[in-house]
Amino acid sequence: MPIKNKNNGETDLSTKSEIIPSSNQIVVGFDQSSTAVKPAEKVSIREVAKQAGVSVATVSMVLNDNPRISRATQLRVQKMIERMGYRPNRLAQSLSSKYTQVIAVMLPPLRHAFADAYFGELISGIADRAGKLGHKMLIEQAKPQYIRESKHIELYERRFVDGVLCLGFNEKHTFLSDFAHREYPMVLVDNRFGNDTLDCVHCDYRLGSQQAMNCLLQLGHRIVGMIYAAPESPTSRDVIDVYTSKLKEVGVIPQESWRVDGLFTDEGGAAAAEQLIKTHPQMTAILCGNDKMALGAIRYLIQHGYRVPQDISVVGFDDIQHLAYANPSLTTVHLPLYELGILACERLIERIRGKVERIHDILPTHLVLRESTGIARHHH
Amino acid sequence: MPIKNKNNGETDLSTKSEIIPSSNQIVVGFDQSSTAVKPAEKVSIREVAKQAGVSVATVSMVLNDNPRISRATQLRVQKMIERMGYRPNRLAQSLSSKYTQVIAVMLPPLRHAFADAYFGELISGIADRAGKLGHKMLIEQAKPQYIRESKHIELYERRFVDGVLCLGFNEKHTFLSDFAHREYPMVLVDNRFGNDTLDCVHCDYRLGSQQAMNCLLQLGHRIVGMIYAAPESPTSRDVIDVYTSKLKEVGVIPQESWRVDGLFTDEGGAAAAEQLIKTHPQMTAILCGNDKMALGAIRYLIQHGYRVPQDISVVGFDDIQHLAYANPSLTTVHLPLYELGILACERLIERIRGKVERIHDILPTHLVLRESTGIARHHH
DNA sequence: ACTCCCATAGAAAACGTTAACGAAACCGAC
DNA sequence: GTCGGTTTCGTTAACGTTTTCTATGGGAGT
Repeated sequence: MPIKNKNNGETDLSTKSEIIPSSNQIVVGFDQSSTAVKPAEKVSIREVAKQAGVSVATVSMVLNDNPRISRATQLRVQKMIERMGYRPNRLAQSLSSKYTQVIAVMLPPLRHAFADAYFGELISGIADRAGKLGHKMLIEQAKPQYIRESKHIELYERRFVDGVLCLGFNEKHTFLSDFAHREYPMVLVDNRFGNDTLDCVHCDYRLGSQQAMNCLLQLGHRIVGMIYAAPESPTSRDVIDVYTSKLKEVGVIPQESWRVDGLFTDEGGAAAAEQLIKTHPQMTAILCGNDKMALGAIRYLIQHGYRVPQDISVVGFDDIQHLAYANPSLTTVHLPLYELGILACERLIERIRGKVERIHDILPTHLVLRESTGIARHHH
Repeated sequence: MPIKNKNNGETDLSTKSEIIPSSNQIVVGFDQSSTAVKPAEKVSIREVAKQAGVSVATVSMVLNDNPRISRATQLRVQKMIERMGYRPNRLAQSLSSKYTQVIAVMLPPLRHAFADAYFGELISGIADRAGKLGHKMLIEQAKPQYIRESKHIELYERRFVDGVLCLGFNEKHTFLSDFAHREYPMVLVDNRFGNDTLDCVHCDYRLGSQQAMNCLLQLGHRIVGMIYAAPESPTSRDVIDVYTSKLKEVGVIPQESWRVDGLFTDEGGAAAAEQLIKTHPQMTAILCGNDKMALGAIRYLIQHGYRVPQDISVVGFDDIQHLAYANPSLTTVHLPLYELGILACERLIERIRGKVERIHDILPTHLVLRESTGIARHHH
C-alpha cells in the first residue's frame, strides 16, 4: 500500500543520511576537522561589496542567487565572498526577510522525553530533513507553566521560529486549540485533532491494528485482550476500534474487561497483563498499544510461569529498535517514525512557505512477525 | 564528598523542575491552555512608545529594566506593554545587542543519538537550566559533512548561538581542537581534552571506578575482568587506570587479556563477556564501562548457564533509568548526568558572559548496590 | 541668584540584511 | 535615429531593537 495522502504529496522519505551505525555515548572516532579556522574579524556585506566593486544589494542578490545578476558579476562576487570568508548574519537576514529558518520541536513534559525511543526516531527524521532544507531545530518542552505563560505563542511572536512540530500530544492537551485559527504554522505529529482543524501527519493506526489482528485471528486466537493507553488519543481509539470490529467480524464480542489501560509504560504493561490474565485465564493473546507495554506484559507473564508464545501471544506497536535482543523477540506493528519525522518536517516547511493549505497525511504501517506470537493453544 | 570544582563554583544543581513523572509517547492529559490567544497584529516598540507617550529608548530601557527610568514611567510603560500585548522581536534585540540567548547542543553522529538514555539525561538537565536562564536550545548533530563544511563554526559566525555544549565526544574528534583558541564559547560535557585546553565538565570517573572496584574487592573478587569502550577517551582511561591500580593494591596483576572492548553497545558487551569467560573461566567479576554493555554481558552469561551474581558479579556505569526491571537488577556507578547537564549549561552561559575564565568542573559519583554483585565464589 | 550636578528622558546612530523602486546601458525594430 | 523593452545593477528605505550622546528640569550648594 502506497502512501495515503490527502494532499498532492509525493515526498521523498528515503535517504537516512550519513550516520555511523553504532549506538552510544562516546563513539569511537571519525577523523575530521574543519578545513580552516578563521579568526576572521567580522566582515559584513558592506566590506564585500566595496572590495568587489558592487553595491550591497548586488551582493545580497548573489547570496540568494537572484537571476537578475549576470553570471560574470555573480562569479566575481562569490570569489570575493570566499576570499574574505564572509558569512551573512542570519539575524539581520531574518529581521529583514520573512523567515527565521528555524522550527521548534515541542515535546510533552515527561521526565524522559529526551531519552525516549519513540520521540528519538521522530526527532531523528526531523533533524535530518530540517538540516537538508537549511533549517535549524529548536527543542522545547511544554510544561504546564510554559503553556500558562504562552511561551508556545511567544515562539512565533518574538520570531524565534517559523513553525512548530508537536510530538506526543493528544486532545487532552488543550493548548493545541490555540493553533486552531491556523495563524501560526504547526503540524501535529503522529496524531490528529478531533474535528480535523489542525494540520497533522500520522501513522495509519487503523491499518496497523488490522495487521496485528489479522495475524492473531489467523493464528486461531479468539479471546484476545488488549492493553491500550491514552484513550483520549484519536489514534489510540483507532486501534481499539479496529480491535473490536475485527473480533466481531469473526463472531466474537469483546467484553469491556478485555481491555486495560497500560499507561504507555513497562510497569503499566506488566500490571495490565496481570489483571487480564487473572480475570480471563482463557485468554490466548494480547494486543498492546506500544512496545514498552508489550515488553512489560511479556516480562510479567514469563516471570509467572506462562510461556510466550505457547501459552499467550503478544503483539506490540512501534517496533522500537534495540529490542531485537528481547527474549522472545517481539512481534509488532512497525511504525515508520523516522519517515514520519521527515514528512512532518517537510510539510511544515511547505506550510510555512504557503505552498500548501491543509495537511493531513497518513503513512502506512506493516507487521513485523517475530517470536512472541504463535498458534492459539486449545482451551478445553 | 562534595563537589570537586577547580573554579569558585557553588552552583545549585537541584530543582528537577516541574515534570510529570510518567514515561512515554502520548501522555495522559494535563489540563491547560494559554490564557489568551491574541490574533494581535504585530505591534512594535514604536507603537508602544507612542501610546505611552514616551520615546522608544524609554520603552527599551523599561524592557531591560534600566535603573535610569523612574518608577512612575516604568509602571506606565509596563501597563501599556501589557495592554497592547507587545513582545519584543528578539531578532532585532540580538542584532543590536551582543547576545542571541541561544545555545547549541552538539551530538555525535550516532544513529540513535536522539533516543539515548545517556544523552537524554544530559539534555534534560541542559534544557531545564537553559529555560530557566532565558535561553533557547538548538540541537545539532556533528556528522562528517557537517564538520567538513565548518557548520559548527558557522553556528557562531552567522550568529545562531552564543555557545555550544558538546556531548559524547572525545579526543578522536579532532574538530574539537577548532575551539582551542577559545574564541568561541564551548564546553565539553562529560569528558576532557588531553592537554586541558578546552573548557569542560565531567563526572569523576576515577572516583566511580574506585567505588566499583572497592565493592568488588571487598566481596573477595580478585580475577576481575573489564569491558571498556573508547579507550581514546580520557575518562575511559581513568576508569581503566583505577581498575588496574586497585587490583595491584591487593597484589593482583591484571593481564592485558582481562580487558576487552565492548563498543558501548549491548551486543558488544555480550561478545566481550563471551570472550572473557571463555579465555578466563576462573574469572568471578566483570567491571563494565557502561550499563548497556553490562546488560549485554549479563544477558550472555545467563543465556549460557552462568548465574549472576552467584557465579559472576557484574558492575555497570551510568545508572540509566528504567532499568530497574532488569533481572537481576544492576549494581552500577551512578553518574549524575542530569546535574551535569545543569552545570554544563550554567557554566557555558557564565563563560559567554565573560564571568569565568577557565572551566573544569568535576561531579562526584556514587555506587548503587543492587543484585548483580555478590561474594566471590571459591575457585579450587 | 547663579552654578553644578543628578535624575530622567529624547534623538539619532548603529546592527546587517532584504526588497521596492528606479535608472543606466544595450538591443532590435520601425 | 528614436523608441519601447530587456538586462543589469545601484539607491534607499525598511526591519525592530539597543546604545550613545545630548538635552531638559529642578534641587542643593555657595
